[in-house]
Order: sequence, then structure tokens, then C-alpha cells
Amino acid sequence: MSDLLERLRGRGWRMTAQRRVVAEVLDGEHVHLTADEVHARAVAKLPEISRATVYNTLGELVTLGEVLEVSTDQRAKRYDPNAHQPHHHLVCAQCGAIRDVHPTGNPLADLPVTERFGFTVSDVEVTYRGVCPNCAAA
Amino acid sequence: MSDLLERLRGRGWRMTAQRRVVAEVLDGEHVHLTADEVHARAVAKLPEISRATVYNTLGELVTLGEVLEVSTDQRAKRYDPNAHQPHHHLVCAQCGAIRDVHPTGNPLADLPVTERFGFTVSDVEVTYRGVCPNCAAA
DNA sequence: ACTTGCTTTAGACAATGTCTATGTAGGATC
DNA sequence: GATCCTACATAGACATTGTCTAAAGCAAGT
Repeated sequence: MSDLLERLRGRGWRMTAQRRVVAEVLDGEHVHLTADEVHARAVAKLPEISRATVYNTLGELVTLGEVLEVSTDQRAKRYDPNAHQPHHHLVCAQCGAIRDVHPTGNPLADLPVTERFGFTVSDVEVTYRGVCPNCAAA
Repeated sequence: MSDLLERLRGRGWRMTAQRRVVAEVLDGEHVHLTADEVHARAVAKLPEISRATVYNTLGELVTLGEVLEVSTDQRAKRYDPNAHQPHHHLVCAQCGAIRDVHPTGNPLADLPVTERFGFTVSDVEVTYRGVCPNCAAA
């Protein structure tokens, strides 16, 4: 994904070693990392990167729409680099593992006007919960 | 809702002034309070109640299934006393206001087996996001 | 009323995230 | 390539939310 780096540069981003590293970490694995996990992996590549910079950079990526913020549990937010394809999440209630899923149907259409209370509804998040095969086996 | 207090007593709960107050706060208004908000209202009725007790009691009510924990934003969890009627939530992206809603359809049925990755799926949460009438007017 | 042990309390601690003041370096310009 | 301006990074204090611990308190059965 030099794609990503190019897009960011095109939006006037000043390209720094720190930002490059954060982008690489998110690209390197298609997973759902917490900010601290991103920081840990970034430090492995660039030891002097600070926590604040990771937080700032993640926040900017979210604002730019390049990364999604996911709150599947009440703990740390997770960052999902799969921002350009709409999807929902399936979470293991025991180990916290997350999978991207693509349900059929359109939940937005399932909310009648009488259930909107005057809100302008623009988005819907669906989180499925269950037990993953690993945890079920244990 | 002496109902609630009776149910709790029936389950072996030792009835204390603190627990009674927390239950009253949750019953008094059909809203979605944070733990701190519950604490503030509890203190108004029983000044010496501690933060830890409120957290403990809320946790017990959740375990007993009498109250639901809702995480609509990345901030504090909210507690929903409407635990006996399945529902989802509609959240204002600006002010955080929450409404209980009842969409049609069954999202659980919308997740094909091929999208379950071996998980045993037991539950689904749907969170609609939008702008409430108050914020839209402002 | 006594006793038992569940419950409460205050405050330390932990996890996650934000802010500030200062120093650094990207990249436009020459 | 050297200089400068300004956006960016840094360390660490601070804030918010929640958990844990040890000691004191009190509900309820006897």
C-alpha cells in the first residue's frame, strides 16, 4: 500500500518516518489492533516513536477515512484498515478475536420511520457475538 | 419497581440501603446513565455511598440480567434498565442521546453460515447512528 | 441480641487516552 | 544543496473510567 502513502501525500500530509511506520503496521497485517499494539509494533521498526504520535496518527487516519475505529468491547478501541469496503464484525466473547463479516440484508432499511424519532439516521453498526472455534475447543 | 427488589431478594441478595438506592436510580428514569451519573444520583439520596459500591452493584445487576450494559461510544459504559425487552439503540453522533429502537427483520438470520467462520453466534447488537432533532435544529 | 460472613468504604492502582511546552525535521524556495 | 517556516514529534503530566484491597460495618438467620 504505497497506495495509502500516495493518497495521504496527495491530501497534503507531510510524510514523516513515524507516519510511514504507523501506516506500514496497519498495512502489514489485516487485523484489528489496539492503539497500544500499533505502538508496540511501530516501536519495533522505529524505537524512538512516541505513544502520542501513534495516537495522533491513528486519529488522523480515522478522520481521513483511511482507517476505521472499532469498539467491540469496552476496552481499547481497535483500528481496522479495511475502511474501503463496508462490513460488520463478529467477535468472540471469550478471547476477543474479531472477523470482518458481510451479512445479507440492509439493516438501515429495517428501521421504520416511526422508530427514528426525528433522527437523521446515517449509519448502522452490527456486531455479532459468539464463541470462536478455538475457544469452543478449549 | 419493588418487582426488581423482590426478584433480587429472591435470588439471595442481601438488601442494603446502597443497593436499594442504585436500583431506585435506575428505575426512576428510563434512560441510559453512565456509572458516574448513577453514582451522582445515588449520592443525592444517600450521601455516603461510595463509587466502588455503585460499580459493584451495577456489575451485579448486569450479571443477574436485570440491567444491560451498553457501549454506544468509546467513553463510559451506560446502563439500560430495559433488560427484559429485546431492543437496539439509536445514538446521536453529536450529543450522544440514546433511544431504544425496535427494527424489523432478524439480523442473526442475515449472517450466512459461510460468514460465521465456525463461530457459534449467539447474539447481535445493532447501533444506528445519526443526528437527533435537537442537534439538527442547532 | 449474637454471630457470621457478605457488603461497604476510602483510596491506591490500572488501563486508556488527551494535552502542553518544547524541540525537530519535512519540503518549498532560492 | 542550504535556509527557513511551520507542521510534526516528543516526554511526561494529566484526565477519565474502571478495578482491587484491607479494614470496618451491618443484614439476616439463629
